[in-house]
Amino acid sequence: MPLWAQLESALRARLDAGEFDDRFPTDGDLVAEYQVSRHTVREAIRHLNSTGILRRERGRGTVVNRAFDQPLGALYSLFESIEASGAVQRSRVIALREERDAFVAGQLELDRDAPLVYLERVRYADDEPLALDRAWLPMAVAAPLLDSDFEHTALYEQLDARCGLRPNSGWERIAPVVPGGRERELLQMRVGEAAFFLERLSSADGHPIERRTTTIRGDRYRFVSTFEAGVAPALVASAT
Amino acid sequence: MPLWAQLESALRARLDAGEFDDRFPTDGDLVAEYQVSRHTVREAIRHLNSTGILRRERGRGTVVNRAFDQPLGALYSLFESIEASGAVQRSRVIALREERDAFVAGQLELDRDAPLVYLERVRYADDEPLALDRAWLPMAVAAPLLDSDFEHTALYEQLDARCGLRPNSGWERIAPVVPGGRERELLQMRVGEAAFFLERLSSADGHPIERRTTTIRGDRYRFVSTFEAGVAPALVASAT
DNA sequence: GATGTCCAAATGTCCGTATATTCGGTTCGA
DNA sequence: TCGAACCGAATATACGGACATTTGGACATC
Repeated sequence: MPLWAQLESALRARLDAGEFDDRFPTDGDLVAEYQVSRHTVREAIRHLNSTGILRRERGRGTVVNRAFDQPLGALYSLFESIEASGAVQRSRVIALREERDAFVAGQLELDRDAPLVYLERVRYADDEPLALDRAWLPMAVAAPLLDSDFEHTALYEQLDARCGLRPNSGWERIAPVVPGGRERELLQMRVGEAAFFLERLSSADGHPIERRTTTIRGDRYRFVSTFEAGVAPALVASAT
Repeated sequence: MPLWAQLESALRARLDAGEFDDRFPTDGDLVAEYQVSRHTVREAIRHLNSTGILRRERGRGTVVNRAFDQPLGALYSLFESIEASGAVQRSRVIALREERDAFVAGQLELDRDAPLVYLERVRYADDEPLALDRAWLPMAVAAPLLDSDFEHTALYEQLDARCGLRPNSGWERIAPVVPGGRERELLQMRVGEAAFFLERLSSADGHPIERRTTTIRGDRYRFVSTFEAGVAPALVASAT
């Protein structure tokens, strides 16, 4: 294991323990403490930096990014874009309970009858329904969430605060659907109207911790991607 | 401007000119050529690397990622993923003619009554309809395409060969729809089934040259995005 | 012909040092 | 009291050199 990688995991451990909440050591401090060159320190911090845990500011120092360990991907960008548009976001909790589901358990790499925390919400932007959100998490790690108030706080916020988990990788899949029955009603959509169906499996440190499906009204939101030679295209949600 | 940034843009320019198609210089070569330290070279390459243009392999060297130079975006990745899956692709030309359309002309930054080349195709994968593809291009630059055989060649191929144009930037927008009437029939979809509606405007050197809409069957294809902290999420099409 | 060994090339890792730039606070003068 | 100038701290940029590790090919051996 390279020196910088050892240093990275050492710092990560201390970060997780909350050691540097007020102030992160400077390059020089770490050189002195770990007896390595500044170059090595910077290589370790560069990695911590790229994962979004740290933010370096020239002339000020290195600060810990507690709040902005951002849930990633198109779903996150959707809610972010609504936030940016100035619309007021609100959630209504439809269900928050224990559940068992063989398929979901499989995706979360659990036994098929393992207990799960199930959270179902309708999300509103400016009092208009925007999305129906269903999330399943392993009861083994997410049990504390059963007491949470998800009308006023975000899932990932609670997941971090109560369970100490921060998703940092995963995948999403987007399909077109025509919602029916209860789903269509909750979203106040017209019969035969199309919507996005977004599936997501997010993991923390390689272990899946959340299976989520989100049905998003298609009349108000789009996924946009700009592309340019030499730059990887990025998928971003936008309001129409 | 930092030295490494200058080096980065210099290398980028040479890459765009296609200079390193066969082999990218080694660290040592660049040190010798630009008279900077290896540290600076690596800083520049690190950035080129993070945008996905280059890939370094220990013991082998630095190689160019030409894939990113192709017509980009989700639409391209769709047909590429079908290709990769081994399915046989085929196109049936429904229409290839001159047309006028005020809205499209506006998007292409032309006069509202400017003549356009209009191409409409149904695309098949293994003899099953996959997508309905409509493209508009300015007659002023794309007139030679009216003689092309689009059953057996790709649009961008002809555009390059006959008009000398290669799209290198643009945007795409994805929405869910329920195709009706003729569209549904051509795609052999059931009534009330959902599909993707993909709009695209692509440009060459900043000038829009192609407006395209593609209706993609939703039952067979999905858009997938994997995400990881510190890495830009990439949108990729995949067959179900 | 298959296998093993060695070597050169290329990138990865690591150290030490020096200067530049930026930020925040302090000091000083009008 | 306010603004400008200054200063220390911290990161950014840049150079130099050295050794480690991996890859792929050349070569020899069985």
